Amino acid sequence: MKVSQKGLYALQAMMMLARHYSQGAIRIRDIAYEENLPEKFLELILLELKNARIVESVRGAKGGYQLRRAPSEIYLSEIIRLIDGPLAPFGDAASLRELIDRDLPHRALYQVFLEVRDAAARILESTSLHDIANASETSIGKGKSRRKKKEPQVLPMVVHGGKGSQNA
Amino acid sequence: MKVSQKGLYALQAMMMLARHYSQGAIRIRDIAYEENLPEKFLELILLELKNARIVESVRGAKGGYQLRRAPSEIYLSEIIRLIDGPLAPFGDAASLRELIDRDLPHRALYQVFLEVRDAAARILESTSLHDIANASETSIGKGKSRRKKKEPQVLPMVVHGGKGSQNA
DNA sequence: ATAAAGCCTATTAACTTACTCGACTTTAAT
DNA sequence: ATTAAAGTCGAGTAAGTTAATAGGCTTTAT
Repeated sequence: MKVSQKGLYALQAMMMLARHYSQGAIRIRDIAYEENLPEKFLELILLELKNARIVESVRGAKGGYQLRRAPSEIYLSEIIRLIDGPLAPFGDAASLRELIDRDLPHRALYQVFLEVRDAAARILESTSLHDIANASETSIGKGKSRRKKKEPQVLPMVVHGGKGSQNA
Repeated sequence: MKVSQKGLYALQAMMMLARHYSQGAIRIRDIAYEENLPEKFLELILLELKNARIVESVRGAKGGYQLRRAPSEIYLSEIIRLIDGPLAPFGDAASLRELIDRDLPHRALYQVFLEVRDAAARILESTSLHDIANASETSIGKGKSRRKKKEPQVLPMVVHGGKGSQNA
């Protein structure tokens, strides 16, 4: 799996939108400026993210982009898969499983590839924008806990961003 | 991290040489034939592997290629790093650590990248050609045990590579 | 000598990457 | 209704990478 420059831009833009979540639509220009990204290129990236229904746009004057879901509900895996393709180091999970079944001489190699992809998927499918959007946060990936999936939003009220309290 | 077609060819060729280990030098043509690889392209790949001292060549008539170390001493990480570069999904481990230190707004993202690279490294640095060379072997990555590092080559004789024996 | 090998440099077509350009459409504000 | 501020979208492009191929050179067993 490879994250391209474009993929990095996408992740940065999404982190920015996560930081400004519930501040309404943010202009491309402002995202580009704050994250130091090439504006026209970013435009294409946001379009892709919009078509994938991860962000939404507001057109016309006072328009811009915003996340369609809470930052805690958007996983890095989604963004990376969209922009850079499958997480496997070669092919994708499905084709690897095929090869494991059909290409007997090399099945052990493909199994290793699948293990690597599973390891990456475990990390990227359990890390959300919320987890990484504010650097000051609870250390991340250092000490102890970490790794949860959803935290079924116990609050009955809106609060719109039931962040995600990990701290067993 | 991405394994290219070239990288896959390299791994296949190395698996083939592992299967024929201690049968002396094998001609490029025979490797290409047995593994169904483009011969001239394979030649380039083997040259790189030779310059990296993973294989050695015997020139002239009756020449060919052979592994320079036992298959159990050659890890997939070496081959992949040589042909396809660092295991990290973006940049390499060193530059990621730099970014984690210096790019505060994005450090959590780079930390995730580093986690992914560490996970890949754990797998690829502990899987040797011996582990995958013979498909019929002890299942690999399925059931239970797996993951060992060296198997200290019980023979008291040379063993040629006194690297560093860990085996608590 | 000669044939069988690997060595090595160059070339290439196709593709990918990281962009930019500019015309078009939608919408808020006047 | 006009205008200016936005996103939309199709094209284009320079540079780089990938997956090869070609062919002459060198080494070595016989």
